[in-house]
Parts: sequence; structure tokens; C-alpha cells
Amino acid sequence: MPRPRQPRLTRQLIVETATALIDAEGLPAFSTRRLAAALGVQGPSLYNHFATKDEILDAVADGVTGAVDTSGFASRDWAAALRGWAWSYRRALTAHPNIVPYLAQGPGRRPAALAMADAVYGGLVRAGWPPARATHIGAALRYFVAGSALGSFARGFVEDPELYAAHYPHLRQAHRLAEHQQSVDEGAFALGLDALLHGLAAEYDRALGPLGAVESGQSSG
Amino acid sequence: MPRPRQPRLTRQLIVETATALIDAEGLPAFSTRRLAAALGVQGPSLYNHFATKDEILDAVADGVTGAVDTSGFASRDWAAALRGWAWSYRRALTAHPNIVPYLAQGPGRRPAALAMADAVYGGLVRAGWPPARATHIGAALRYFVAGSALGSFARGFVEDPELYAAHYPHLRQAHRLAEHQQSVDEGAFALGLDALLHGLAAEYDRALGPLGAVESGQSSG
DNA sequence: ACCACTAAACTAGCGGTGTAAGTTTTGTTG
DNA sequence: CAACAAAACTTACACCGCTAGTTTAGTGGT
Repeated sequence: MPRPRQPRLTRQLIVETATALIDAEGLPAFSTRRLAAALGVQGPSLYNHFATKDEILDAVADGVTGAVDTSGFASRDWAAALRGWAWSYRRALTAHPNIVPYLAQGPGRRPAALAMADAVYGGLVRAGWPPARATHIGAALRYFVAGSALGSFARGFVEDPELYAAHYPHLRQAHRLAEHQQSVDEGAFALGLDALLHGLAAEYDRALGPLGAVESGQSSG
Repeated sequence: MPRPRQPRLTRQLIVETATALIDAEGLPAFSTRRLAAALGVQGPSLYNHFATKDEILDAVADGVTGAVDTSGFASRDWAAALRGWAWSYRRALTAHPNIVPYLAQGPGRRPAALAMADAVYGGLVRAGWPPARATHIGAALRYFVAGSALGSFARGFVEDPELYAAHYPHLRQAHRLAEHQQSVDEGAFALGLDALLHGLAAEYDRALGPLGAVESGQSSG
């Protein structure tokens, strides 16, 4: 049954199905043959549209990153923009937690990720941060967001609390919290983000003077 | 050639060889057959000592985590202890960057990771942090360290700077820095860690009073 | 209207993977 | 010395990513 009247496969359709499949069954269970089956097609047919499995995963990851909102850098002060970006970034990743391991480790050439980095870097430089500092800040926040989305020890705790209690006495309490895994993760994220931004604000004042350099892209210094 | 006079395989020997192999050739290239070959043995022989490939990887990951130094929590104030731990943690991960993706995504039951979490949590609580806060702080720092070890955009930038310059104007400078990838990563880590600790210190003073609660485990409050 | 060409599916198959099953021999223990 | 466990072996299964070659439906040119 070759060359149907209407193509059954599209890059977009493949990516959407792949995303749904990964969301539903996890990254290890995701294979080209299974993806093809979900599309009603034989395995190798995918290679008419993508050169490699990683290229498909890159497209999926790019779709996830593309949902991140960086508009704050155009309208708000750098700290508020960073905060909004970080939360949006986190939301995008936790919406598709199963591709995060791939996304986090990946160089790859994913336009959305580069566009995001560009927006953050540009916004920080425009706010007066020295270029090198802007690079570091963007990277540090990415580290934090990606790490938080990757998974917590809470997820790793086993069901039986008694099993570890004897060996690791302090974890008794923390262990109980594993039930509220998600809220722990979010609480840790909120706390860490606040601390990071607080520290950055102090650094900003120290390095650039409390007068503030170029505040919002207006009026030079 | 079954059952040699002296066993050729040991759990320890397997883990050591696996670590070396992953360090040398990367995680994707690591397979049970290749590991067995490196040990002068057929593939399935490994299963006399480990039930599954993941169990081997868990052991490797545990070995890496085991090198993290948490002794600071016994001797220094919480902020210094956190700083020392974070750097030690980072050093342990960057010493074996290739298993980090596995380690980061994995819950797994790895005693060293649990011992580490226990030491951090205990140290923070002893310093006066409320238990919930201690959990969050430990998690936030793990997020940051794991994220930073996983990979930076610097590593992801392609060789040809001109290729992206047109599309993402702000990245021109950052792009050049890709050559100094390692120093960028480390700079971002140092900056982020300082900011985090600064923010936490402020929070500590605000929440527990500038007098400090129980400073070093002595003298109740 | 025909013909060449391309696109998009197919089938067949290669080399590799993790691991289960059963075999054989060695070392240890009652 | 017999019985048993341990630790290697061989064989084999189902799956993996991907290549190669085949077949046909649609498309552009004359």
C-alpha cells in the first residue's frame, strides 16, 4: 500500500503523536516502531520525514520549549521578567515531564531553546547587566529550572517508610512528605527561585550602584 | 569454560569497569555485552552478579554520589556547610559527566544519595531551620547542582557562529564564549550558588531572627 | 495526453540490545 | 564421596534504530 492519495504522515502529526506517546508511556517505552504503529504506519516510514529518532525527539523538545513565555523581558524590570520566565519555563517542563531528561541533557539544535536564551540574555543586557554576567544568570536559572523539573528525591523514596528510617534517621519526616511530592517540589522551587532572585538583586545593587543603570531600556547611564 | 577456579567477576570489579567504560565512551555506547567484553567474559555472565542493567547503573551512580563530602554539616555553620557540599557535589558529578543523565533522572534506590540527603537535612534542622524549610533548601540546591552538571547551552552551541547570529542577534557574544564552555559553566554555578546562599541567609535572618536560633547544635533556644 | 520524476508508503533485513533459559564444570559442604 | 551452589558458558527471543530496495500515487513539462 504505497504512496496513498493523501499523505498519512506530516512532521507536525508525527511530533504531536510522539509527544502524546511520550507523555503517556514514558521515554524508555518510546520507539520508532511504536510511534509508527500509533500513526497507523510501518516503522521505517517515519524516515521519509525525519532523518533520525533524535531528530524527532529534538522536535518534541522544541515544541515544549516553545511554550515558554519570555515576553516579560520586553515589558517589565529584569527581576520580574526573570521570575515570570522561570515559572513559565517550569510550567512548560512539568506539563511534559517525561521528555525532560532528553531536553535537559541535550545540546541539539532546537530553535525555540535558542530563541529563549536569546530573549533572556538580551533582556538582562538591556537592563544593565554586563554581558558575561547575563550569560551566567541565564545559565544559572536554566540549571535550576531544569534540575527541579528532572525529579526530586521525593519521587525516589520507596513506599515503605520503615525500611530506611533505621539507616537514615533524619529522613523520617522528609519521607512522610513524599506523599506530597508535587507540593514539595513546588515549594522547593519557589523558595530557591526567591533566594536566587534576592541574591541577584543584591549583586545588582552592589555591582551597578543602587541608582540602577539603564532601568528599562530608556535613558542611558 | 564454566566456573573458573577463581571467579573472574565481582560486583566491585564490574562497577569499576562499568564506570571506566562510561567515562571513556559515554552512556549510549555502554551495553552489557560491551561491559562483559571489557571484563573478558560473555554478556549474560553479568547476570550472575546483577539482576539487571539498571542495577549496574545504579551501583555506578551510587559510587559517584558516595564521593560527595557532607562533613561540613558536622563542623561548620549551615551556610558554609551548604556551600562546601554544593561544590563537592558538583565536583563529583563533573568527574563523571557521562552518568549524570542517568543519575539525574533516576529515583532508584541508591544508599549514598539517601545518606547525602539525610546529612544535609539533618544539618539544616540542627542549625535551626524548620523541617519543611530544610527539605526545600536541600531540594533546591540539588536541583541547581544537578541541572548545572547536566549540560549547558554552551555545550549545545554549534561550531559555526555565523549560522545563528542572524537569527538570534544577542547570542553573538555568548556564542563566542562557547569555546570557554567549562569556565562559563563554572562561572554560572558560582554566581548562582552565591546568589542562592545570599538569599537563604536573608531568609534565615528574617524568619528566625538575627540573633540566630541554635547555631551549631549547642545551647537550646 | 503522455512521460519522466518525485514522494511516500511498503517489505526485507542487518547488526545490535537486554535478558531468559538451560548447560556444564568447578568449588564447597554434609 | 555425594549433593549442592556458584559462576561461567551457549542458545535464543523479542525488540531496537536504521538501510536498502520496491511499488505506486501524484505532479510538472512538453
